[in-house]
Amino acid sequence: MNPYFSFNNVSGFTRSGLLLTRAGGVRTPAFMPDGTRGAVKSLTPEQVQSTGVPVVLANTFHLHLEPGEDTVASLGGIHRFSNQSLPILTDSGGFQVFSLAKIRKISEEGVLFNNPANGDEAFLSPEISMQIQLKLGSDMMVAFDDVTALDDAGRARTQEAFERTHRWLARSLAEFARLTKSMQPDERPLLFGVVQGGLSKKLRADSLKRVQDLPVDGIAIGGLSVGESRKEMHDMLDFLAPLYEPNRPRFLLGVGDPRDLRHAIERGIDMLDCVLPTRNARHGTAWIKGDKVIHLTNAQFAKDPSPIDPGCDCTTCQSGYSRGFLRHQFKVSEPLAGTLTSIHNIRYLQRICEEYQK
RNA sequence: GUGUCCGUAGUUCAAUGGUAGAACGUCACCUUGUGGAGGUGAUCACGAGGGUUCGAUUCCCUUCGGACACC
Repeated sequence: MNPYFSFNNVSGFTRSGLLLTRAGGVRTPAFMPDGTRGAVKSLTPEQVQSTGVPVVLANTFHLHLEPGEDTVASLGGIHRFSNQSLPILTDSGGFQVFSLAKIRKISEEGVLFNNPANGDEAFLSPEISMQIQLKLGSDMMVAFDDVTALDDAGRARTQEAFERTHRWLARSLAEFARLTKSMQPDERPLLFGVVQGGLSKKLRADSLKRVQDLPVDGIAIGGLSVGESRKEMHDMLDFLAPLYEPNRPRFLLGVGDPRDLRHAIERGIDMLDCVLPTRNARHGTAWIKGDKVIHLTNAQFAKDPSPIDPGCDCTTCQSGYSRGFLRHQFKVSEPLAGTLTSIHNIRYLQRICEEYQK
């Protein structure tokens, strides 16, 4: 039994559950939009909530660099700071160090890198990441991992990153325990450990076992959707599906294409986050019925009076915004276009999740 | 009315006696633990007519259009 997570088996590996966090319950499967800097780009908290998503992400890396966790804490913590009452999950910063920053040096202690905004030297480690996330006021935290790309250079480092991720997980867990030891069970945040191992089934199975052997609250699958093919990612999800122990939620990091979302949920994944619905929205691409994509900037929509997706119940489609209007707003670079399309895309993924909730 | 200069892509500009490039725009595509970022590909032009020449966007003439100066 897990006091924080209960679930029903739906069919095959698919399951539908309820995760209890100190900020409220989370129905799963759950898609969680990324609110990197404390806000889902271009959306108010109310607009985010209108999509029905149960959790919003925030980012350790970004909030640490600007405005800093002390500032967030002094403004009442992440919920009050961002005016968001939904449960908030913070990423560890591990992925951003790898994807955004110029890494100066990866050592056993941590990662030395340059702040991409101003070049300042900065340093993150498992302990520091835990401290930042707790200080931000996160409801669900992620252990600081060592991520590699799945291009040729990255694959050469898979084994090393795998080893280090587990050593860092032990340190994350120890620091987390130290920081939360005086908290009651219902007032402490939850901690997810990260599985790595690239595209090696042997390493993945080993990594999963090591993470599951530790008293983490949830299992995060990292290091996918980082440059490998769709088939490679799906094969790995297929491989992992029968290997999870049942009682903890499984969080697939960084996946948000509708096809991948379905594939993952049908392989036992409970939670996912991704920038795709919002980033794509800001660039004019929207999902419509059948997991198809339309480019709202296309000339063919200039005089199209229909909503993005006639069958959609999102506030954008229901309010009567036409494809023609949205195309115009995109062409003249009005942020409103990205806002309205983000609401639609997030709702699209949420509806997929709801299909599986029993 | 006279003189000078100028007409090249949708726009602003290049280059050249051997059929023309850029930027921006336009059109299409890519984006998976967010850089409101970035990238890829494509489309589009020598104002019109005549002459010289093997060959003219380039030189000459006419014409149309524009700018400036003079009157």
